[in-house]
Amino acid sequence: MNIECHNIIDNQMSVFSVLNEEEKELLKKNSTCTYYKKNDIIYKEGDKPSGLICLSKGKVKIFKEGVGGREQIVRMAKPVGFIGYRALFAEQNYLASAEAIEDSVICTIEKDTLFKILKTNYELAFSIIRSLASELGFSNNRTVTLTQKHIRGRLAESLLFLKDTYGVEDDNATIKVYLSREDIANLSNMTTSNAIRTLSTFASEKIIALDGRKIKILDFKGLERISELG
Amino acid sequence: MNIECHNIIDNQMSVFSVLNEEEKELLKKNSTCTYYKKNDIIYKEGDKPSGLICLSKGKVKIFKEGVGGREQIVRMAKPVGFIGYRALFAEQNYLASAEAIEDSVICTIEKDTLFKILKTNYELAFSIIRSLASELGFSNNRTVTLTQKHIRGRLAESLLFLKDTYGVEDDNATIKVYLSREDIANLSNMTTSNAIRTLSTFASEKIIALDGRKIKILDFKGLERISELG
DNA sequence: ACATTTGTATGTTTTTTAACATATTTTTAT
DNA sequence: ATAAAAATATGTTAAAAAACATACAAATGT
Repeated sequence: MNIECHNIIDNQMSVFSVLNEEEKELLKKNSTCTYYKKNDIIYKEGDKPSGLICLSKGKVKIFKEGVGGREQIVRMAKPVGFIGYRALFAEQNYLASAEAIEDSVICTIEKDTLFKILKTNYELAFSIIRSLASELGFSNNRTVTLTQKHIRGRLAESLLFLKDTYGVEDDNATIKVYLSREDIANLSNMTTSNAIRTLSTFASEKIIALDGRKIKILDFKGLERISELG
Repeated sequence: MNIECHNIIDNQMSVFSVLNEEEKELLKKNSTCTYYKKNDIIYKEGDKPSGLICLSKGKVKIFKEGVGGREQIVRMAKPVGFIGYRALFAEQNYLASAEAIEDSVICTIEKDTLFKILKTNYELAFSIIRSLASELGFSNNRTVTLTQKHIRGRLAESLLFLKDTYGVEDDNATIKVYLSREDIANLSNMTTSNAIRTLSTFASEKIIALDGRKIKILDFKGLERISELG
């Protein structure tokens, strides 16, 4: 039943590798596994965190509702990574919503158990500190680029970001995530029309190739140049 | 010599109140006090953090250089608060610069000493986790408002933010920080011209009153409405 | 005290991007 | 299989904000 969750906790690469067997067992006993279909909401802005959510399989977008309900994607999660841990550790309700963009499996570690173990494991606490600090750096960067770069620069950066986050297919060029034009727009702070238009322009300039939702990067250096120039 | 620093560590309200006398002494011994004049740079993007910087007196702006050197203020610090702790805990070089906007006093706690004490004090670690998590929430919020709100909304929000952060003078209306129009623009993601113009418009609408760098909020509710509408 | 620089103010033009309109294609539901 | 809905595509118009220009005031250095 909970195999997917147990794998995460046992994984040698995970932050839980610093725990002893007894602690790991305790975490496993106090965690639940949930399956989500594509487009399912995992949590909504305003909800109260009940535990540490870990993405075991799938892909998830984290987004905020802005002016007039306009959506801004603030993060894209991949396995194995935490979701919604910011609100949990800030002891706040969620300030963003999470939605599966592919069928996904998540493991939720019960809050009190986690905090109990956290008290005795400074290494675990350090890795959470490092994680939050890194994400804060990323967020501040995003603030600047989303406000200062022009449409082409913002879109180019988003494509590079998606490639960095999810990697590429076997052809070593096709970005390994299949977002709607609307999601690409919401990630890049532009309207859907402009995302579609600018993707088309990039394609006509042979910087990328489009095939439905597949985006193949043909000129990586060119894309980097567009992103840097703004 | 180091009295200003010692005060911070001894302060009952500070995060260090959870430490015992011995630990506090150790921190004091390994911290240095530095005085900065208005417009002095405390650190620059790319510098390596040498310790935990605590603002004891004064006011400091944290900003990033964006496209074409355009400045974006990402945070405003007040006493008693930490500066540059994100980079320190992410184990990265600074991704932003810090500049005193008033004469300021800072206390730098040496890195290794801090981490040593952090290992044995989960409460201290927790308060850093909470701090980073809160600031990340703030940063994500800023990303959305700076990208989605229109000029009037962005400026209104900035004025409310400055009031929240630094409070008001004895008249209960004048914001207790005196920024240049350029800094207000760099905080609000707009050109200096537009900051000046929009401040003038607000003044003509009797929402604020201007007297040099003094900004007096006349219609708080009105300002909130403008900020919310975007 | 004066020149020089820096900051503030405001009008005009141009660029960028959102908003709108309308096809066309693809997906989904029945 | 077919209708309905959703997603994609592209052209046009309108609005927002940057860029530019210029004037004036205040602060600073000599």
